[in-house]
Amino acid sequence: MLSERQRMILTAIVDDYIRSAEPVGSRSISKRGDVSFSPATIRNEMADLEELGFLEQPHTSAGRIPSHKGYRYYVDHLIAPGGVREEDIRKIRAFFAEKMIHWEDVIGHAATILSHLTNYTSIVLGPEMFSASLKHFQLVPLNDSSAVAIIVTNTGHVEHRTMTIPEGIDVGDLGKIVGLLNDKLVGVPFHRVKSVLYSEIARELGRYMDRCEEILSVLEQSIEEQKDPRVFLSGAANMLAQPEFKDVDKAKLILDTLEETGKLTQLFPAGLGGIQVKIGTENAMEAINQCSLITANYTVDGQSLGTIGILGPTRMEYGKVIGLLEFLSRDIASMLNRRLK
Amino acid sequence: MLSERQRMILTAIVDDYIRSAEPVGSRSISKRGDVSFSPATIRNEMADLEELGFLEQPHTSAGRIPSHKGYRYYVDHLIAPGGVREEDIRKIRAFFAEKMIHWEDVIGHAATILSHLTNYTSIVLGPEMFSASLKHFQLVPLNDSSAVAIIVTNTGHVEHRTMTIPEGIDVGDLGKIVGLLNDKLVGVPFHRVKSVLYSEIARELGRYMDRCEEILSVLEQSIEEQKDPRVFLSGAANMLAQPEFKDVDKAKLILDTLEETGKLTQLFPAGLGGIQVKIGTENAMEAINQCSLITANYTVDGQSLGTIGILGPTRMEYGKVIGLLEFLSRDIASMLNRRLK
DNA sequence: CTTTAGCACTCAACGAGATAGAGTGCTAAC
DNA sequence: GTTAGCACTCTATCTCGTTGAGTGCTAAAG
Repeated sequence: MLSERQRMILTAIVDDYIRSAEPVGSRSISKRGDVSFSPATIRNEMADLEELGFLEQPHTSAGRIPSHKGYRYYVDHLIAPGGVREEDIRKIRAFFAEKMIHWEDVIGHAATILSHLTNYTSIVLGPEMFSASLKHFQLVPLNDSSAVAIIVTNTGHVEHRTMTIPEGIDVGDLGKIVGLLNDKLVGVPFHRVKSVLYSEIARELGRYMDRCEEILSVLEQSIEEQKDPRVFLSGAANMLAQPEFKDVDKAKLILDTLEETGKLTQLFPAGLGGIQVKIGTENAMEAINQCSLITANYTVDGQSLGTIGILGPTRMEYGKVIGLLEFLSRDIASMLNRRLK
Repeated sequence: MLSERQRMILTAIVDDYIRSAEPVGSRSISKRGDVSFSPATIRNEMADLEELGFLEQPHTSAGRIPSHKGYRYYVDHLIAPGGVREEDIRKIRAFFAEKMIHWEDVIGHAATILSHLTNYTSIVLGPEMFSASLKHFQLVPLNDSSAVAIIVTNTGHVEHRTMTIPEGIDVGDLGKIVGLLNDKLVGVPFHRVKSVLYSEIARELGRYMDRCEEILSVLEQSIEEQKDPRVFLSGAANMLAQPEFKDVDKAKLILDTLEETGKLTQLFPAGLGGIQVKIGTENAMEAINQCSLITANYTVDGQSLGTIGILGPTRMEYGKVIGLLEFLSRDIASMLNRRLK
């Protein structure tokens, strides 16, 4: 579709614009070593590329900037595979060498290091726990009327909440119920817990059933809650360093959006593996239509657990970020894997 | 020290400046109903107030703005007690009506509602757990080599971490050790756990001791970790709405600082009860020398648990914020109290 | 037919005055 | 003690010419 020369010129323009954030003129491209044509020739090609929709002109007498279509073509066809700098690898290793106590630490650290290395904003979704299974369920009474319910998964994740102990149940009954729940539910994957709860267990509990509802519903809710993955955000303030957001109002729009972490999950394409790049208006939320989001899944045993992502301006260092995400997603996976051994 | 009229004028200037963010002139004050003197008279008083250090002039032909000293005097002597608007109370009640599962939810919700109601940034420190006591300790084995250690406090807080099971200890031994730890430690306040661990328990464990170190140190670390209270931040982007931070670089400085939540604790004055107001350079961190921080402790049974705070520009609605913090700190306290019943 | 030099043209960005207006301090009258 | 009047100061804003980067077109060169 595009001639070799056009591809070279488009690459040069996108690269230059990513570096400088300023419209790129024919002369400055001609002066680069890699495209040895006169400015006039390049101007002609640029006019063609603009007609094809790959470039845009802010105003008549300015240089060109890539359009969304231009970025898309750049990402799909022109980008260099992009390795990770030795130095960055060392920083990552060093950062992850700190001892980490929960998986939350691993994911949180990943978000931090990502934003530091890229100077963009990182958004990381915690592991999808829905495919995990129940390892242990327990009630720890705090006093006469309340207790802490604790759920441990086979992945070492712990979920807990405080509940009120139903009237008319003594400690012995409580123990029996908990014992029964453990007998029946340990090893059962979360997505099946609910049905087991209402078929087998409801029958066994029999006359206790009405008074146990509180307990069962606590268990049910805890599991339900795991559906929404936890969101880790880091480097939101990095947005302010981008010249495109030097206008505070634009910046505020984005930062306000980022603060509602709950809504960020909808930005992430579900179920697709590998690296995903969403450019500008391809993103689901209007507030970040001036941004690009690059995401990568981290997987353990071929099963996708969660997603790490980088949000930056459409004028983003795609090559570098993609390389970094590829590297880090593998690293996180192996780190989480080691913890579950 | 100041005449009644000077106090009135200072109040008017601070109030006006808080509303408008623009230097206040003599004429605009004269036009207000509450100070019925001519602009000339007010100008004379303003000159005096400037000489005394309560006001500043950005340049010769501009109005006056309050100095740090002016704000300080305003906060200490001029401010109205400041109730909470009916509407805000209703919003708070509505917001807290949602069911909240962990204390983290309560505190997190408090941070959110605070930033929404004030349009400033809220910083909330989670309950100080160091004075809590141990309620329950447990190990849940995940597989042959690793287990989850779970610690429950008498306040319903749950702390957990994954650990490696030491070689050469079988399940039975593990059970005995955990049993012993529970016998000896349940009810012991955290700040005494360490000494009990190394006096009584070390003796009892005797020959097991060397192989238990892993377990003991996990317990110790978990308790140690509670020293640093968790930090909840909300509405950081609200800073961008303030005219004093329309310059992106200034804004970035502050937001970068806020992102390092760990360091924020040092902003909070330790141990002082009631409402604290830190104006401008009174704050410990240089990055927020243009900001004021208002904090309030929330207490249960007279014991300070944690702190809620609002960070805004020095030109901040002190009266409103102080009222709100007073109200909300009591509300949080009672809410947490009810949960522990 | 492709490439390039040359040239007139366009348009944002920048800086220099000029102007307006808000606010002051001082003086003299009330 | 208070206030009207007035000259003065200083910023913010506007206009307007200038500058310079970059373009598109044409015609010559390869």
